[in-house]
Amino acid sequence: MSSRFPMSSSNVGKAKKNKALASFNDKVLKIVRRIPKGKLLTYGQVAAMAGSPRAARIVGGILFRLGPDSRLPWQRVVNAQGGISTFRVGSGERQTALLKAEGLRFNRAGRINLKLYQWVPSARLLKDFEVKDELAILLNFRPDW
DNA sequence: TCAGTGACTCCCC
DNA sequence: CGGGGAGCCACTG
Repeated sequence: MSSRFPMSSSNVGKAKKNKALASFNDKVLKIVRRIPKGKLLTYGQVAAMAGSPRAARIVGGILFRLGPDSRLPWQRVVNAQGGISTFRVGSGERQTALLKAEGLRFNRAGRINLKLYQWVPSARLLKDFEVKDELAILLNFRPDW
């Protein structure tokens, strides 16, 4: 059976025989990989799903180290205001273009309407990541369960 | 091992 | 609505 979280990078080498605890890093990658085209998640939401509600900055750091050519849909993670946080590291234009190509629209302030494009993970996925109902509601995740 | 670091957030003004 | 400032905390070297 093993873990629900397929290994990836950093945790591979130190995975224990049965426990197979996924690191925060691996959970983040696993979550980001699941965000559908045309949908978004904020750094904070990803952090919360991965088990640390206040580790939004860490999520940014993890995605940063993936590099702009990563296969993961890193562009689908934005800040809590629906804005792009990657301009400072030189990927802002790239991220903006990728998102527009997926059909997302930006307002005058350069922000995306999260109410409209935020991804709502399925109840099944939230269960896999052990996201408590209370937290799910707090994150605006409202699967029709 | 441990102090820095920062693709974040929230709060205040 | 925008900018400044102070927490936050997993990861890195």
